[in-house]
Amino acid sequence: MISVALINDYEVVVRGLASMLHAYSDRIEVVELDLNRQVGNSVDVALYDTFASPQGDRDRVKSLASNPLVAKVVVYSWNTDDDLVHAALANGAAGYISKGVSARELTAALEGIHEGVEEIYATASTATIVAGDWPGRDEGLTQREAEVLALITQGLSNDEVAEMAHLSINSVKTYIRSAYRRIAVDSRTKAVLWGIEHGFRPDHTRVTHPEPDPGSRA
Amino acid sequence: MISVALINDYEVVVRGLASMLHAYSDRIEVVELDLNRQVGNSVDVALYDTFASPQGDRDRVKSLASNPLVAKVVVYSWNTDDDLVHAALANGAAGYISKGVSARELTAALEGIHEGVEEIYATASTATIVAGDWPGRDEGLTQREAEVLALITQGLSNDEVAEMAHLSINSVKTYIRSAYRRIAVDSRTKAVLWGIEHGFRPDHTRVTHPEPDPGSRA
DNA sequence: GGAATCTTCACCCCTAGGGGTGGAACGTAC
DNA sequence: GTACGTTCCACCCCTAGGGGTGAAGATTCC
Repeated sequence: MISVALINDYEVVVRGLASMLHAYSDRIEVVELDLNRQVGNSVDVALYDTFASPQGDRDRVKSLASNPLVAKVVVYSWNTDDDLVHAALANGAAGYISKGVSARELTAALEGIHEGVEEIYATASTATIVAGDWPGRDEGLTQREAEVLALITQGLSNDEVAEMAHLSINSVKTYIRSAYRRIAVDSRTKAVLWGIEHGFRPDHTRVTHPEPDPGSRA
Repeated sequence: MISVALINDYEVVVRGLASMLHAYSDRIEVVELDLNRQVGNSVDVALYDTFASPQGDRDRVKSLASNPLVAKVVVYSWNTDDDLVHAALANGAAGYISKGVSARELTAALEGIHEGVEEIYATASTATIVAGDWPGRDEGLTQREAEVLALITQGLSNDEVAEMAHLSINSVKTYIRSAYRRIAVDSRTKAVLWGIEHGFRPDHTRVTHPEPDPGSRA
């Protein structure tokens, strides 16, 4: 039985992961981790889901890896580029798991990593199991559509989204187009307003680029 | 002593008006009016502030005029075009007052209208008294900048803002430019996010154009 | 096997939006 | 009288964003 803390800014993502792992609750105990205070119960693994976060977020991985309450950090992401994996490991992650794996494989991988066997599960499959959860899922958004929408709801331009998600600008535009069609909006502003009303607000606003005005939170 | 209900979707605007009229509290009693329920105390005058609302909003004026709790409806606006004034009166308003008037004149006008003397106070002055309040005032936004920002925070395009505020597209762009400079943002999305965090959320989302998806609120 | 779906990307076209410049009228403060 | 701020508008320029089309690979379902 290992304890796992789920790390992501979107509550629904965390909830989706938790429910995914619930089937293996005899092997995985999902626990809370207070990142703002360095007190409390330690966890065996901090599972960091990169949804709508900078891929290869070295600061986040580093921060988690150096948190005394966290024994091991595992990155959970769609992006399995070698450089991203290596960067995460270089920054202290003990493992890197593709979102393409099943819940059973995820559980096994977490156990393996916990036991000190560094493993990287990077399957090439893209739509193996529709598990987990993400904002807008109930409204029919695919994971990628949701992620791109979440990033524009953070205020990012298409170029910034492309960079952050490691996608081509053309892919970003494609996802924007399809996402807008699904939620029946025709402008970015309306999409952002929709997002805010539908769980696309991160719990913690991460500063991924310099704030021009230190006095305001945007 | 007449009772006046202040009508606007932005709490800070209502609060600003209330404080403006406070100086005349021996003549004006500001009261609450529950528009969703047709029960409660009636008011002598419903003072409808058009900030970030469609100018000449016939439906709103009509609705207020037909509310059995409201004796008289008065429109309070920067726009004093003849056609707007006539439209408001045709829709049941008993008066139309320019925002350019002083609090004293406003009070006198409300009393005159209440007593059955239909009056339209439309002064040409544009910056007589900096009274009242509006979202973003503390952050240095002028009234017009705030109004335009409020409208884009409702999801309107520049063309729609121009139409709603009875301004030229060029004026709208000018206000957008200056507003962005003041709040230190460089994109619409960031401006909208800023607006949401700074009181630019209307209490009641008014449907000013058809919703494409009846199942969602955007 | 074919259709549907998701992910990813390319390319074309056009305008909505944002940056700039300038100007006029009015009111207020020094 | 001058300077400044607010409101309002014009015009120039350019690209960010959004609409379209097409294609390929993988997986699942009928």
